[in-house]
Amino acid sequence: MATIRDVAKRAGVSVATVSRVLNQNGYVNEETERRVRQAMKELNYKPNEVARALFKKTSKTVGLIVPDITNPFFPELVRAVEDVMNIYDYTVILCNSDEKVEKEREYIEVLKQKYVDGVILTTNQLAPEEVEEWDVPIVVLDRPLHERYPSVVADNYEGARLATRHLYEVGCRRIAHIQGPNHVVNAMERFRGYQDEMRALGLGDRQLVIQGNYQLKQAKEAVMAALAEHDMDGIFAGNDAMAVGALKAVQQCGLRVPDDIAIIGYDGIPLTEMTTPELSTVSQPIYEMGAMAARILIKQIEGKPLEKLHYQLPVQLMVRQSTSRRKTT
Amino acid sequence: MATIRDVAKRAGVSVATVSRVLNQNGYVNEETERRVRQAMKELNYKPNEVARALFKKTSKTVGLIVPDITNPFFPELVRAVEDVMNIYDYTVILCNSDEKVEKEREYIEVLKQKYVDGVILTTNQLAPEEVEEWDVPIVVLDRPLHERYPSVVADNYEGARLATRHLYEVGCRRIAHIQGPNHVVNAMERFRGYQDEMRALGLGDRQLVIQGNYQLKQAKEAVMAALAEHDMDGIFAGNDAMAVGALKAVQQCGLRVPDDIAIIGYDGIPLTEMTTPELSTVSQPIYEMGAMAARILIKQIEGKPLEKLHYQLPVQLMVRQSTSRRKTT
DNA sequence: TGTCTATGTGTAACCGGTTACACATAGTAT
DNA sequence: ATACTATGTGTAACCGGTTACACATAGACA
Repeated sequence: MATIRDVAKRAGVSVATVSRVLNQNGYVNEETERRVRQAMKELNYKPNEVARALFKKTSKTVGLIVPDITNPFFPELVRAVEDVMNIYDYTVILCNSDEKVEKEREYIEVLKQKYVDGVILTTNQLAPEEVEEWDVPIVVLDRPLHERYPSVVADNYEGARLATRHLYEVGCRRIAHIQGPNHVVNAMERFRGYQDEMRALGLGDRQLVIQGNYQLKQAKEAVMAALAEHDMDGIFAGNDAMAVGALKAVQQCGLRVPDDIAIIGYDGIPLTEMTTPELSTVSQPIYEMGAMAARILIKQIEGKPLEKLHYQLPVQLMVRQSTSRRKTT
Repeated sequence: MATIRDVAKRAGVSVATVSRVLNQNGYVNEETERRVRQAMKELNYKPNEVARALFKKTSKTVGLIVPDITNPFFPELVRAVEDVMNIYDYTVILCNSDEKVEKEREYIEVLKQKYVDGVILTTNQLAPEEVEEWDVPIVVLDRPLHERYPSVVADNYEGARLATRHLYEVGCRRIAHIQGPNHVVNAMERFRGYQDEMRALGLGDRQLVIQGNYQLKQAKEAVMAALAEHDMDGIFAGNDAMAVGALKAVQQCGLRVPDDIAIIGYDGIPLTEMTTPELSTVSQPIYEMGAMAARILIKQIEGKPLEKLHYQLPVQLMVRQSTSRRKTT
């Protein structure tokens, strides 16, 4: 690979001049610039980003820490981040934390050593104090961390109320909620939305909460068990995977969806359109969330002011077959 | 951040000595080493990977180019690569190429400028000649590129024969194949497997090929159209997404799966266990493929010899509800 | 006693860029 | 004519590591 000195020699100028041409700063004579560009082309010169990073303390690279890319919620998010970063000539280092603080810390350490310009973080685990001393710009995605850090989340509370009300409106009166893990903030917000809406609908004392962990299998079993003991005609699952679990459980018990039990999920991952019946869900603007987080991070990196620190995006009720039945109200 | 010079000063030694301690090479007195380590701890010193990369021309970073992380085949693959790389202290830059040569080329260029130590490539588009001059170690994943480059693929041909034979064995005689895109090598191999097996079964003249593009929607429509014109009792889809499309089309036409038409997919993505009925499929060892590609890349980077250049992993027939019917043979 | 080798440490060049500073020239305002 | 400014270019230090080389010391061996 040719270096800047090779180019300088060939063009008969100093490295400083080549650097000026490269970075479009300082004064360079038109004719000189022409010669330099010619030399670059002839040598197929590409500046060494590592050398540049060393001096500038910036690497045109960002870190993206997600719990697990294998979780169907994240690929679209990751894709969005990558797309936006790509436009601005940033490169994305992907990290899977499995929600473990330890791994998160390690990754942050490595990312700092590699001079990443910023980090997008999806976590529940990290205590805000820990983040205090990282001098890298951070944007928190999907799950809020602390006031101080810019965040992009969807409106979990409203979404949950929307879903619960929707079940009510298609005639459900005994509406169960499959709750996500306790340590996950968005799961708790959705749970709160369910509770408040149930009360608002005058069904406060008919609440039925099934404990889930955001996984299909566990949800399926929990719903099987719940079906044996309780009467229900609607299920609001804390995420789509659990909604599929519920769907399977209900069908396996010989009940029909939506006629006997209506089901609605949460997230709006592609999977919801692939089941039979197709799943109603509360759709989060996943791509938009990722893209926005990326744009905010870039603004931070470039030192531009943010209009807002916390962005909450609206969610959308997607009515599909799993809740489409004659209203019995 | 403390630098190596800070550490040297604090420990009362030269930077060379600190570097020796850091890299465990050269002679260092035990007592000196103790002092240096002490100083490192006190200053919370972490070596700057960028400076190191500049001198060593290696960055403990690899590039991973996939067509689209949003395609459900890839998250698990990516996860596997990341897991293995993490063990060996490498970091992964994720790139989505959308199968476009242009994007692939750009990414490779950027990756080289960032001194990545190697690249794992999933592509059909790139001509082997283009790769010729890249001096970075490359491993080709899922789709073979050229003899010269190490590759990890699953046995598409055998898998396709397996799937076709399985449909035959559960009683199907008019077996259709939904073919993947023409430019994708593995789609062609699966197609070939279907053809050969059909002939071997004495059904050579009963072949029915439906053109798909690996997408659910398009496959669904193509199958709808095909159902109107042709008689069939089994469908072997070139991938799982198209199998779901077929499933939907068949159900929408009022036919039963598997009783009227049995369906089998290909890939073994998690989705296949989420449909009703659950989809039979030919399962590729996706995680293992990713992990193996990662291990091979590391061997290459470290200059260790490879036992083999081309690895072909076996696939596994997963019989589920969508092909479970009484045999009519 | 002289030579050789193993051990231990420091100096400074190097990786490939960026940029502060010095210096030169030409044009312009006074 | 003088001073000042805008333009144009080069030298060398710097970013934070690594390592070739020089040098010093001590013990072993002839």
